[in-house]
Amino acid sequence: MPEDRGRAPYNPLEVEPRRYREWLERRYFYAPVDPSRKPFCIMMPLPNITGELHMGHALNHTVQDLLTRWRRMQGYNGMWLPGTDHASIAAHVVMERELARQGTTRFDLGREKFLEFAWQWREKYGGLIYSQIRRMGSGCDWDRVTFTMDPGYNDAVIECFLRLYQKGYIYYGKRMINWCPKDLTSVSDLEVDYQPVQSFLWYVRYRGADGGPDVTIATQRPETILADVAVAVHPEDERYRHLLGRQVIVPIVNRSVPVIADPRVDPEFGTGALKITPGHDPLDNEIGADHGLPVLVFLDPGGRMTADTGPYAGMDRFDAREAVARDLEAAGLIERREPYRTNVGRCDRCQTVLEPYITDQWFCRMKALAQPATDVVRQGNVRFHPERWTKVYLDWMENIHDWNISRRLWWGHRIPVWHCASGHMVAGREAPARCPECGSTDLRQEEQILDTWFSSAAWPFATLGWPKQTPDLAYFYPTNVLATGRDIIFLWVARMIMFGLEFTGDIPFTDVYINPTVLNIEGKRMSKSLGTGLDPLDYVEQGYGADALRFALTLRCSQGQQDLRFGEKMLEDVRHFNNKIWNAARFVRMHLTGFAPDGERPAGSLSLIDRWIRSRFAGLVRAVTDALEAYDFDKAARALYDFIWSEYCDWYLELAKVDLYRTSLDPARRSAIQHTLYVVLEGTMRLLHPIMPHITEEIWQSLPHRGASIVVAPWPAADPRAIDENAEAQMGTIMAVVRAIRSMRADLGLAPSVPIAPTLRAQPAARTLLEAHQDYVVSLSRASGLVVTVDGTRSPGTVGTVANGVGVSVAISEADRPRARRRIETELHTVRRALDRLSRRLADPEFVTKAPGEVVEEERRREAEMRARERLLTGYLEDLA
RNA sequence: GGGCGGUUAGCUCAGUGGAUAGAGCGCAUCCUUCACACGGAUGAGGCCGCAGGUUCAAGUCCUGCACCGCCCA
Repeated sequence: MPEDRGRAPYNPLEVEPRRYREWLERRYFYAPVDPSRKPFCIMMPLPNITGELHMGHALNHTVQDLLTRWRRMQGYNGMWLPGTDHASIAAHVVMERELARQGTTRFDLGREKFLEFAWQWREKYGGLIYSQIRRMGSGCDWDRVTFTMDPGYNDAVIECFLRLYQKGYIYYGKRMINWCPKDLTSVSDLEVDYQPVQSFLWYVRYRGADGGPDVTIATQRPETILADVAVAVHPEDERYRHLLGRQVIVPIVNRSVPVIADPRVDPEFGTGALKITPGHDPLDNEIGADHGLPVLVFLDPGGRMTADTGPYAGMDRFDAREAVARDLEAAGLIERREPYRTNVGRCDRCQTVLEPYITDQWFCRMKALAQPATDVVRQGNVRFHPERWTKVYLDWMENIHDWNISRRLWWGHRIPVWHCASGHMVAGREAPARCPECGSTDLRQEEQILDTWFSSAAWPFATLGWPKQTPDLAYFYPTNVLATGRDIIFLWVARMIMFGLEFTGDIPFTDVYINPTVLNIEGKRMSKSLGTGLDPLDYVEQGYGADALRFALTLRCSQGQQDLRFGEKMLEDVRHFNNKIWNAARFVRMHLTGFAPDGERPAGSLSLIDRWIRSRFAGLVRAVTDALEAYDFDKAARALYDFIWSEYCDWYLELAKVDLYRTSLDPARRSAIQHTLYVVLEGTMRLLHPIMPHITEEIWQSLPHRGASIVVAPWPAADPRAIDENAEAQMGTIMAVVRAIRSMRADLGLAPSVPIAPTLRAQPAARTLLEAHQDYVVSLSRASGLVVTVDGTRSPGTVGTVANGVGVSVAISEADRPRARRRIETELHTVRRALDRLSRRLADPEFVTKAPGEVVEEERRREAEMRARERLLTGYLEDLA
């Protein structure tokens, strides 16, 4: 139980780990199949096994956790499945770096030893991210934690491959792909990171063969000249018509090659003549294939010049570029060199410049898979939030390319295909004894593994036991929400939908929530390599706590923006907020002695202030629930912040004190206040719990409660009967009057020690209200007394203002009169300006006839109100004369 | 080249076509009284990026432009 004496601020570092441990011990996050309850399931977009939690995860996990916790409180069987991805390339990068430090390579070790090393490495470091996830308060179902290379999951991935293979969707052959000369593997189009670089365009002259005309080409890569097999021009390019059918001499290698015509040549680029290098450029490769040209290759897989390149043999490709350019220059074949800005594709894992390269590769045909996955989104069976991402998804799906699914790495799912010596292939779970086609027993398994994204595409169902028809699969699938970042729409979301439909016949999830990208406060992307990455756990352990980080992120998690700028200041704000809540709870506890809640209803009858805050609370329940339904997490957080601070603390607690500190308080009245203090705070803690689980649990446990934990407490029901518009209007008047008195006091420089006894002039209904509640007004405005009188009376020597139609005036000294006059005149000026605008609008026949009746009515009402205000203010001004 | 998002107070951001455009932080003035100084009260501070248009009415809808950022080719 928290200590109610002393001034210690709320300490999340003590509370959070203790509460989280307790939740785990009580297994609140374990969700067994339970047909009596509807499931609510989220599959965590699996973080990288090599990774550490970054600010993007903190936001993404906060969203998933708050959704799961909220739905669980609503009565759903909430299940949030955690796990990690083996991340072939990223893991290779890290592990091979480690091997290099030990002075060895994976090739020295060999496949088997390397995999042993990899599993050990995974044992050692693979758990770090899980403890980080737990520290954030994430209520994952840890009994279901999955790793993509677990045996069961592995079986599912292999099953996916085999089914696609049998359907003929998978093909194998020499293809040009994006090759990383450092990681020695292909990477898919989506893993290419294009960056602008300042480079050069070399204009190189190719001499005509047999004394024919020369031609000048422009190239960014002079070294590729070594593998040129043609020069191509646009068929309608008049400049080069005379060259068609002739031969030109490729410099340095002195090879005679044809000049061909192809419509894919851009006549605007360079000279309009394009050298064709089918072995090293995707477009050239296509053109070459169509023209039946040979494919020459001058690079080895490591990006070095091959042995047959003469003086360049063994050179790195970039050194070779310089060398070739120098030699061309020496031969007098460079016409000019101009600066050129271009985009270079780099490996998004190691930042090495990628090379278009031809190797044996496995591809998956996408057209047939994409069609149903496009339909389910277009038909609204899978919905994106914010909705605008639908178009991004559909555009990509409609222009989908076949997917290069093989990687020349070892850490991952090895392709289950065996090649026989005669070149036949057989796919299966086990190594076949002999080739079914030729009977050969000389079989070797394919060396390559599957793209990591291939395995994660099966995540939503492979985690539930597929291909076995398990109870988990039947119960939780299709899942409900996939929450992720926009950079992953194609890599994951699209492929999960395609795989889900292909393998289970059903969508993997009904809703896709795309959270904003977390940027630093300057609006820059966070990156570890640039040193701009922020570690969420640093902030948590610095004393802000996980709750504060979660709330700060949620408060800015809006669907309107695609980025979220994070700064430490935000955490300070939330720390103050938490301290506020903490102290409000302490206050409530102090006044709850001798109180035992007895059902929904208080023992005594509710007074105005109780009805008011209960009505406001009913509105809050509605607002928070609606916001969560709509994925407007910022609105939910903001509604809670404003209610707790600006309504419950600033007003209700202060008003309640007026009653609680009365010398003689009717026990029934005390009980009604206690009940209100309690139910509103307790209910608010439940509403806040999904965003800030720890502090709300700590407070909830310190109050009277039913049930073992707020984690499994019911979500507050919106009670329409509690909405009390009358109470809200009446409190609006009281609050406006209090503010008016405070404002006058401050404006006129009347110190709190100067006693004032304001006079309120009001119409009968407001007069009755203010008379009945004058104690509240006196106390909250720090007045010494109050006179409530009828509208229309005069009191010379006072300064006044108007609040909700009530005239509020205070007697002032002779010396303060000029200042007081100025104050009234300023207010009168704004009133008259508003009045002017209103009467002009109401005099406009266009407005009166065309605007909706209620709008015109409202403007009339305002005009009347302004007139009354003007009259009162004029009266005050005359009283001062 | 195509698409998307943003541009509102010094900063970070809210703002269903209809009041005098809001919040938090920051700033100024005042207040240590009994939940909280990680607090309370009161203020100052805005050509709502620019230019057109639609409308009785535009921060909000349409068109164009500028700048910042992201994605695709």
